[in-house]
Amino acid sequence: MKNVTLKDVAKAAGVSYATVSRALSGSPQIGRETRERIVKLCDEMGYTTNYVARSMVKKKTDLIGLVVPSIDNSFDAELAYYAEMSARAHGYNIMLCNSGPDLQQEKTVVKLLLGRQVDGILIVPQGPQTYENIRAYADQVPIVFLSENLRDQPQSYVATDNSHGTYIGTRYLYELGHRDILYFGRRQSTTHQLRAEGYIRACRELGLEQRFFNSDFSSSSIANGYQLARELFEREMDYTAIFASTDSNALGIMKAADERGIDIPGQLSLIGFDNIQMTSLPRIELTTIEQPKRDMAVQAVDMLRDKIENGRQGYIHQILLPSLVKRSTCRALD
Amino acid sequence: MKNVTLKDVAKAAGVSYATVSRALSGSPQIGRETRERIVKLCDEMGYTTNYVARSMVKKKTDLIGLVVPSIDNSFDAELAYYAEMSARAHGYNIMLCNSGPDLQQEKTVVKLLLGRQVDGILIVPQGPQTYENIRAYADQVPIVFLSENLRDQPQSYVATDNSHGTYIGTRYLYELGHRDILYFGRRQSTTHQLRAEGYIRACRELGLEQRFFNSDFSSSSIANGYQLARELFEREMDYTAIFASTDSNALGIMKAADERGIDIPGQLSLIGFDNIQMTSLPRIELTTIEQPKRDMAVQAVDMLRDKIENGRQGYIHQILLPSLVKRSTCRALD
DNA sequence: TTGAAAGCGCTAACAC
DNA sequence: GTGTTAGCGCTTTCAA
Repeated sequence: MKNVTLKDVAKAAGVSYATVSRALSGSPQIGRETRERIVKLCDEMGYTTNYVARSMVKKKTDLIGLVVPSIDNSFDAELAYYAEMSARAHGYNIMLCNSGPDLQQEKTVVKLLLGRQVDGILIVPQGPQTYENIRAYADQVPIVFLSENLRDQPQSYVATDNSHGTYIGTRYLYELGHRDILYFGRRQSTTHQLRAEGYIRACRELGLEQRFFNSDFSSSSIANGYQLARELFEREMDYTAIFASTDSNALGIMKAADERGIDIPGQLSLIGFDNIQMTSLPRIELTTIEQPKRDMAVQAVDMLRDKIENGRQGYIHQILLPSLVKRSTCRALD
Repeated sequence: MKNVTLKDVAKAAGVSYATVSRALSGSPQIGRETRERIVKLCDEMGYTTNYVARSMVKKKTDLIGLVVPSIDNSFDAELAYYAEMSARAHGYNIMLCNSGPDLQQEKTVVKLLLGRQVDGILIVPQGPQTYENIRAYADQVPIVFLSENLRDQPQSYVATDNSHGTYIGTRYLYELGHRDILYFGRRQSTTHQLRAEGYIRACRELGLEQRFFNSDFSSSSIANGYQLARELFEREMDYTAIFASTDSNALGIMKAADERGIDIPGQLSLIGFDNIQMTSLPRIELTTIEQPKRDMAVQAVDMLRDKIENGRQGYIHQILLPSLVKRSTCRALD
């Protein structure tokens, strides 16, 4: 298992090991034939550059720390997929950390990543407190926040125009003839406040009454959506459509509606937000608002690279446009 | 952004930097009060150990390379989640790489990980050729294969008892009264051969006729299951149940059946394999065979640690037992 | 108990 | 063009 080092190759080639280093790094300061001979020899001897040694002297690891609440979550996983592919295409590798359920762990992994000397950190916040939680490290390493809208915090982030998403979704429902649209979901984080705002704005423009159903202690899980929807359906149904603030909640609503014998979209139209993979499944076919996950990940990586490689100071708020994905859970009223 | 180093702390403390190192590493060779004073100082100065320097001298990075076909795939993502949590609990970090669609990329990322000096590699193979594909690196670094059954290849791996899975699934269908069970899926990889074998064995014991429907060029995607199922449903339906070799295929079959107006489980019972997250969704509720993903990931990490930390030679084949998850797509025949 | 110093494998500045 | 050499920040002998 002993690794071949530069020295070994140098000895075999009868040159100094600096020469080997030059040959490999494509330095112009070296003879053509020497280079070819050495490159060939390295190949034969199975030499591979030791990145940790290189990182040591270059003071750059070409490592990006990726922090997500839980990679076992299709939204995070999609972002991670594109981020890794894009990072690797630019010579970076990804160090993955789940920030878990509590803020403590989120802080811990960020610290850990710092010790690992990552060149930058890409973080999908756990929630609204994340910014405060890791603020102390923000000036120790380039950081880009991903997916959570931090409004005008002095930090770089890439997010979807959440407000616009609910705005176009609400208008779509209106065009289908709906006049009583219930907004279902929490509003604690900035992201969720913005989603609610888009709905409110559309209602104002359209002259619709605003109706909310939510709990301060709710989470964006299917189970939670289901529980809340069960409560909701106990009451009189004085609306024809529900705008769920997340797809997961929408899925929970769907389950509760099915149990209750409420036909979607026959008696009730339903629209979600995020366009997670599950929504396109047969039998689900949930109409929703797409967050451009690929673009978000790629742009976040680009933004981080810009900070790392060009030392870009200050911050950028990159807001991408969401789009409506029409499927089968919304119907036109006569 | 300048980092505080051991030297800085040493200077501030008026001791040599070896002493600081000792204080931090919990060496017994140091005075109690000196240690306390130094630890406190490190804290105040915001010192964090530089892992790359440490890795350099210790010749150990505490890094595990995790290679998955695509993290944007709930099966891989679940494994990754548990692997990362477990690894971190033992002081390791995860370097994540998607091995993408082709073998070339898989090989590339393994080489890359080697250059990064990872202590070990956990790999979820792309397919049956993976073993050959990366065999050359198997003696350069500890490797554990995850999820794919390599039968008796001389490599360590953790997999589900695939044959047992289809065996119990087939028996379950039999108990429900089904006598004509169609096996739907590919059989190229060892894993898939084993799944087919379990079905065959159950059929023999139970005196059932074996029926197969598959294509050599099939993949385990929903789209592919759907396409194949459309062809299948063109023919006469002389079976009452389908055993799909993967959940994704089962989901595709479900879609094709819905389109064709075939009622599941009314006219046709359906069972899948893997128990991916999607199967538990409302309206889907697919009966399936669970692969114990959490155990698989945790045990794979343990196995890798054993190789890394104890220099365990040879190989182990760890086979975990799958279990039946009864949901709503199988019905009892009268 | 503490300090001095070697060295991990590499890059880059400086000679020649 | 190529060789020599000084570190990068740390751990770990070896001395004291």
